[in-house]
Amino acid sequence: MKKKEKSISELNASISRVDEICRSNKLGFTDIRKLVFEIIIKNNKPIKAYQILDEIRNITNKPSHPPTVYRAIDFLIENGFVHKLNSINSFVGCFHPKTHEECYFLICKKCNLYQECCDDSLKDRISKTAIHNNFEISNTTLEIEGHCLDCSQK
Amino acid sequence: MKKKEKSISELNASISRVDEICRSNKLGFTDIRKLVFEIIIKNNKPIKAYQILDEIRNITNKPSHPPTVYRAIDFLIENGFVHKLNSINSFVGCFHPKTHEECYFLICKKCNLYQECCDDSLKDRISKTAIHNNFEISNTTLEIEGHCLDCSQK
DNA sequence: TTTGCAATGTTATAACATAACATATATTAT
DNA sequence: ATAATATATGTTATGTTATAACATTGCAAA
Repeated sequence: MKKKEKSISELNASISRVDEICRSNKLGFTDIRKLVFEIIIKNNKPIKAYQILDEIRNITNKPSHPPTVYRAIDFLIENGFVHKLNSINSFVGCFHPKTHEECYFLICKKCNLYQECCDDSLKDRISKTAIHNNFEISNTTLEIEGHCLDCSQK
Repeated sequence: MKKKEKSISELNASISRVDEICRSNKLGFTDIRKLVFEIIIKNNKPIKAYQILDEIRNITNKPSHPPTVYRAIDFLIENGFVHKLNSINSFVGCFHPKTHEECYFLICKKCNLYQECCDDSLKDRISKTAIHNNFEISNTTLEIEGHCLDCSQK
């Protein structure tokens, strides 16, 4: 699990990467979108929309409203920079955007840390299941909740 | 996909099965819980909590409130008679309660029908992924959205 | 028969998310 | 440069999903 906070350089690298992808794809990585992305990836744990909103208000000292956050989140999700964890209504940053479509997660219920677990073998198995059922996948939600090593030892 | 509505006898069988399980496990399968279960399994498609509430009001002609529905749903989920689809905030009946812990789903975005797809091979693959990450699973959400055969041919 | 417990009723509100429309900012075509 | 267009944001209001908290009921064990 991601026990340590991301280092400043890791965070900056992640932001630069997204910045780059946006530039080359002519996507507007605006101030708000960047701010929301930063808040999400700096948080280290899944973060909720209204927590993001609070942070924005704290940081900017200006009135800010839910649609601002949700619009930014929509943009970030559409472009694969952020994922939503449906089982806990929370959002997490993606540290390898555009390298795969689907993202699978392990979420520790105790410490709230999460980990991406996007094995090809898992992806293949899911594909096979879909094919076997004549089903055409558009998106997959795989969220495994439980306890990480540290928390299950306690 | 479950194209056809369940027959009356299938539904009755499902209700009897749950009734039986409750009896042998000393669980109170009360009128409300039974009603909510029936509404869910008769619906054929994933159903939302407030839709269930509306149905209850129609059927009973009495005032009824959200906690009534959510409590019944909680009971049904706890005992594996119903599953929640986190990706669409909806509930579906389980047609083989107690035969497995986890349940995976294919959900058609067009016709809204769903199918359970609880392959052992998929389960194994998920287990292996967890083990590989030193992770102890308590529950898994696997919801595959897309289009079923019929809908992708249109 | 009262005490305890599980279930339900009821009110209120918390938590999550979007519709709709106004305004501003950037881009493009003229 | 300027109008026209598209994109993004601000703002108000409201829709949707879910739970807290406490009162009441009904049944079962002591």
